[in-house]
Order: sequence, then C-alpha cells, then structure tokens
Amino acid sequence: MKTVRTRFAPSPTGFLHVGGIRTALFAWLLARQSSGQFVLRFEDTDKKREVAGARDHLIASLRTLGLEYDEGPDIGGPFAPYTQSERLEHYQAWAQKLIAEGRAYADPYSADEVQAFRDQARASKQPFLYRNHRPESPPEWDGTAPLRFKSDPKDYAWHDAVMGDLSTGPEVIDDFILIKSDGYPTYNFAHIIDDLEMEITHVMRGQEFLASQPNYLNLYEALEIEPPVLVTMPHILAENGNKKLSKRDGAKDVLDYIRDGYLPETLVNFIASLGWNDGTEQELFTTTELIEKFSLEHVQRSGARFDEKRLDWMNGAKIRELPLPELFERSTSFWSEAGLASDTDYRQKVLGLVQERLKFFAEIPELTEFFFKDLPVDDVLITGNKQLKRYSSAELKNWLTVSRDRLSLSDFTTEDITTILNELLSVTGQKPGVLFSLIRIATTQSPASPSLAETMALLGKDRCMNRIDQQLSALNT
RNA sequence: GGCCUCAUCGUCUAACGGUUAGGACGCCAGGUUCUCAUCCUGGCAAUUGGAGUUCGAUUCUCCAUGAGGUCACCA
Repeated sequence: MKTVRTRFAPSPTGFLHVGGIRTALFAWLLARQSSGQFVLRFEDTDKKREVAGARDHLIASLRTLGLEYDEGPDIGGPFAPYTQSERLEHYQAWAQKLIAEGRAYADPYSADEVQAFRDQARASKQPFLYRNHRPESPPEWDGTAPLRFKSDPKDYAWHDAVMGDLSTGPEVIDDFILIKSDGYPTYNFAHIIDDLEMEITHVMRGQEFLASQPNYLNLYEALEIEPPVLVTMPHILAENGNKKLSKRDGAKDVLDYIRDGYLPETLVNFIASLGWNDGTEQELFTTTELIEKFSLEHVQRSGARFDEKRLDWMNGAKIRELPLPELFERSTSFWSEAGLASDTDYRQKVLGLVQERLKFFAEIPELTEFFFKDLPVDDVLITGNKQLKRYSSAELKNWLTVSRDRLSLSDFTTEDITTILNELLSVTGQKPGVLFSLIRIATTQSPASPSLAETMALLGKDRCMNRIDQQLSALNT
C-alpha cells in the first residue's frame, strides 16, 4: 500500500476558524496514525482576496495546535514549491497537454456576455451551464482569455470515505475554467495537478466541494490519472442558526481561544469530537489517543454545532488533569500584574487552590485577585449576602471580634485554622453558612473563594488579621 | 428553480433489524458539617411525518417535510 499523504491547502485569505482547523486536524490525524506525511500547501491563486499576514497566521495556528506538517511552503520538501503562485509552469504544462488533446479551449466571450448567459438561465429558473454556449470554433488560446475544460458530460457513481456511495447525472458536468485570464489557474484545476504531483493519497475537504466533485472526476479522466481517496467532511454549524460556520457569522479565530487560555489539546479534542467519535462512551481523549483511534468510518455525515459550554467543560476537565507544575508553567502569561509581582512559589500555590474551578486561563486574574492585593471593604458583600443581611452590624462585629481574638493565637496552618473555625462555630453558636461567610468576606472581600481554611493559611496570618481589622472598623458605622 | 447531501434529547453523540433508545454537555434537585467550584446521587429531555418490507424497525425502501451545499475568471 502507498504511504498515506494528506494535505491541508488553505488560501491565505484570513485566519483559521474551527471549521478550517477540523479539516486540517482530520487530515493530520490520518497521516499520523499511518506514519504518513501531512503537507501544507498555500492556494494563493486569487491575488485579490489575499490578506497580508495570513500565511504566517495560518502557520502559527497549525503549530500552536501541534498539527506539525512534514512538507510546506516555509520548510520545503521533495515536491517544492508548496505555494501555487510559484507553480504556474506546472499548470501551464498540463494545460498544454489538454489543449493538444482537444480537451481545453479558449473562452471567446467577454465577462459580460457570460454573465448575460447566466442571468438568462437564472431568469428561466434553470441551472447555468456554460457548455450550452460552447463555441464551435474557439480561437487559439494565447493566454489572455480564460482557458476552459472541454467536459464530457456523463453519469458518475463514486465512493467517498465519509459520505459513502454518491452518484450524479451528466447535467452537473460543465466546462469550467482551468486558467483565468490573469494567468493563474483556478482552484478546480490547480488542486488536482498539485495533489497528483505531490502524491497526495487522501483529499479531505468541506462539503461545499461535493457539488463540483463530478467535474473533478471528469477532469481526472481527461488527464488519465487515478483519483485519490475522496473524503468529504460535513460543515460545522454556527452556534445559533443552521448556517455553516463562517467568519462573517462571528466564527472565532482558533488563536483567539488560545489567547483566552484554552489548552491546545482541548481544542484538538473538542474539534475532533465534532463529527467524530470512537464508537464508545469516551469523551476525553489525549492527542495520542486520537491518533490511535481516529477512523474515517466513524466520521458523521451530518453537520455539527459548535457549543462553547461544552468546550468550557472540556477545558476545565483537562486543566484539572494537569499536574500543578505543568499547569503553572503553561499559565504564566495569564496572571495579573499583582500576581506576577508576587513570589513564584506563592503564586503556584494560589493556582493550586483555583485549579479545580478554572475553565480557561483568562479567568485567573479575577479568581485570584484577593490573594495578591488588599481589596477595599465592600459593604454590599454583607448587605447582599442572603445569610448575613438579616444580622445587625453589632452582631456581626461581635462574632468577628471573637473570631479575630481566637485566630490571633493560631499558627495559621490549614489544620489549625480548621480546628479553630470549628471551635468558633460552637463559641458563637452560628452555622457555618453564617460565620464562615463573614470571615470569608472579611479576609477576601470576595463573594467566593477556595475553601476558607486553605485560603486563609495561604494568605498568611498578617494579611488575614489586617483584613479582619479593616472589616471591623468598617462595621463600626 | 435544477442537482447533490443530511435528519436520534436544547447541544455533541451511541445503538451496524430485537435495548425500559445508552452516554456526555447544559439545566433542575439533593449530598460532600461554609461560598464558588470539584466530586457523588437522582431528575427532566429525542428517533421529523406518512406509507411499505419484516414476526419485529432509530436502523432497509419509497414519498413528503425540514435543513445545508452548489449552479464564480472564490476557494
């Protein structure tokens, strides 16, 4: 069997969203699981649509997610160059072959004339077929007019690794453009030549190409080449509505998720699970497991919707699985200024306390603020607390004073604080919901925190006592 | 409009003719002597509709409906 060679072939027209990444991911998984090669190729034949910086951005996106390619525009390879605009002579050569065989001809019409044909078809509610207007004796092609494929309309029945057995009639076959009047090939032509020359074995792409597949089959025949394995992926749908996920509808750049502190392995797992499963009830996969278990047979034929809630859950689950030192290492760029100014060891301990409540790293500053700076006393925390609001300031002050006195004798280990807090419950005769809430608010000025004893132990005695004093004076008024 | 594809809880999905239609996310309720979270337990919730084939259809066939794609000198 031939070595599996897959490719990801984006056009440098913008960032990569989850839909694009999934095509890349599945191609990458297929190559990796069979020790094949994964190729990156830039399809830059439409210079009008090209966006500056898009190439670097695309490369950064793949690298960040760990989708390393074996051959590509920036690293070369045996079939270089991997950028279509640098391969024009290849398309020219194959075009000449088609012309010589009478399978390609110059388009004699102006753009306006073709548009008129199109409008006419549309007006009579017919699909537009250029070949209905195929010129009888087209002029010789001099490169200034578009070069069209002279198709051979017929039935097709073929197999798609995901979509199964497909078939169409001759009415979908048309004389599409091979080379535009600007000298660049169209995608329809260029990708076939490149996939052939680069020895690509599996062509994976989105469902939007399904309708043109019969035309590609017709061209393969004219070129007398064996088509690769065809793999058509369903679309990923936007969160609301049924439209395919697109940049216009607010699809996010995958790097935005990284910037928000989602782990690359979460994105990989999540995107893989959109339209693929291994047939078991497993939900969380390491990337290694994905490579091992991925199979085209288990790819869905229907579109899947992107659900950020599920993404949050998955990322939280993966964050919890990470050993603390690694988690710390990977979250370094997400701390607040005050956090970064603090002692490394202390910061890591703080992270340990919030690890289980973190969904993505961008939440770190908000969740950890009170560990690094003294927040001003906020009366609303008490007046708005359903446990505390019914008590008078005097009562609260009394309990807090008792607590302060007792805590001042503590060595402030977690164990000792726990013991003392429990003692204080009986001393004050209060439920934990009341007393602990009071002490939590006094020591953190936050509505929520990790467990009280651990939080206080980490904050340290001086800080806690000072903060309790501050709260006490605020309760005076 | 022609052609193509798709169709299970709100969402991601399992069940390759026989299950009380399973799991996960989310949501709700309870538990873990405190909040938030974690963890645990329980609950709500689906086979688009109609014919057919079959002893038996989520599963096979046909029709309808709905959704998506495509009909570019864009990919």
